[in-house]
Amino acid sequence: MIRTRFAPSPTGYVHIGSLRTALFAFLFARHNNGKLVLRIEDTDQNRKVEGAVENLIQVMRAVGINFDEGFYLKEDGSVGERGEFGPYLQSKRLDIYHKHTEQLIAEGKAYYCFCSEARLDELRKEQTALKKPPMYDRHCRSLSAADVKKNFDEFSASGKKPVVRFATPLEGQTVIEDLIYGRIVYENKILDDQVLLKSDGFPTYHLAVVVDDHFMQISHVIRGEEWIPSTPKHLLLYQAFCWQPPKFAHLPLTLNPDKSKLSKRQGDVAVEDFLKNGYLPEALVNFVAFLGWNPKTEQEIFSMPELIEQFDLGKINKAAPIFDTNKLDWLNSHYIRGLQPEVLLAAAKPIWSEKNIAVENYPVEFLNSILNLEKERLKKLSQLGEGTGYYFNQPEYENGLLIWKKSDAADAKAKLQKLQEFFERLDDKEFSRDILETKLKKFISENGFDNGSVLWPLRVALSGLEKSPGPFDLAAALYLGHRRNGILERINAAISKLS
RNA sequence: GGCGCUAUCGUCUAAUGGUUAGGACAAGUGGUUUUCAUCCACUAAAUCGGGGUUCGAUUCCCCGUAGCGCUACCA
Repeated sequence: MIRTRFAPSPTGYVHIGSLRTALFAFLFARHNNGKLVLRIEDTDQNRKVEGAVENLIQVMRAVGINFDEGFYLKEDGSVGERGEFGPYLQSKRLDIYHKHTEQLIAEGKAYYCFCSEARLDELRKEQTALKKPPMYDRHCRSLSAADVKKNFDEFSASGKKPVVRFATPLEGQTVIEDLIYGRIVYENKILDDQVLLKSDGFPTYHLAVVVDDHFMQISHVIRGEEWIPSTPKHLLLYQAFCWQPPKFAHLPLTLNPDKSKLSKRQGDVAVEDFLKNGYLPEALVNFVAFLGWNPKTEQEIFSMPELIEQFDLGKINKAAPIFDTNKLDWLNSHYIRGLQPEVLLAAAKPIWSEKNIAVENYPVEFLNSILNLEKERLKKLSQLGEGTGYYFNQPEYENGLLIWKKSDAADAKAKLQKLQEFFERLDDKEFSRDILETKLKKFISENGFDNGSVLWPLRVALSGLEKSPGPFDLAAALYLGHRRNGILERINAAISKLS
């Protein structure tokens, strides 16, 4: 049975890098008909953020990542917990960690360390000054039973608690067989005597991750590359407990455009911000999946089911990709074009309302036809808020804009007057895009006009903009919202602007 | 400083012990077009450096360089 997990710290927003780790774990689990567990690693009490778990699950769900076990979102929107290996919150598993450190201590595989922070700092300073690797000097590793007791008494007198350190083997090697990076060998002698249990009674990541992955029966650990150097410590812990370790797959990190580790400092990395700014979940997932993974074919567009179908850990490459949103924009506009009208409309309504457009006063066909025109031109949904106002309100005309470059004001005015007659004579049934185009073109050629000298002023009269959809599209759309009069009013206003 | 990982167009990447080193995004040019967008065509753009192995290396090996990660009672 394949069981993997996503195990974030509840530190607030969801980082793009976390999304990628979660996505790869999710794809791996689904591809193999395995289970994906969501465990929360809140062993650092200083970094906890209220509501982070709820936010995390919501964001994950929005992009289509669901968890089989651990935390999930209930019908009523609150956070629930399910699964037979809980609790899935590390701060609720303290007794398990304590029990296991005690076992290690009893077996001589871990020991109490009474060294003060000041002593440790001093030690590190000395070592750095001598250009030696900063490492605990194992001062407490060989304390006699009597010394341990004496220290304990002193500590309890002042209300302090010792930490517990792992007694790392002094020789030999530890070998990682990574599913992505291959074989990596570490000399045990360079490994520090890692703290397992902190003085506040909480475990460190190293202890908690090993104990939890074991008891939650995790078969594959998929996590970021930054964990490679601690993996030998984890492997040694599995050994100390006489447990079978899971398989490891370390993912290359995602980088900023300047090649530093992807961070909040350099622009958006919060998934919720991308969502809020009009990026579609499908685009985000497609894009993030391609950061380090590639199907080895020329297919670029992938739906979640296709990703699940084709995902393969072996196709992840080892070099760290740069998070560059150029291609994300392209993917996003691709997915926007494919959006179902109802979905697009539902997304557009709040954006328009925010711009004080009374959406409910207009027929749905009108709104849909606007969206149908605009969706071809969007990189992000949020752009709907900018530059669609003219569909609803009479535009203002900038000086000279109504005049085609190869023409003059008098000509523009004359053409608009002719157009006025044209629209007055037009049958109501003829206000559809294709008929309008045929009729207008016929009108132009019968009068011996230039296309531009008629169509440019018309388009500007309808939109008030230098750049917009074409006049046939615009007239057909405006008819749905403002009828013939609306179109005539705009042409009239344009004529008076030219007078 | 120590340990580790990585290295193909600007970016995401493909490929191979022998290829004109392929695709996509972005860029540029041209075409379509009333404008913008779309669309179409085209152009420019890469194997980090040095050794070795080999008939032949971008591919395998070593060294160097660079970047990144780790080096906490953070995760």
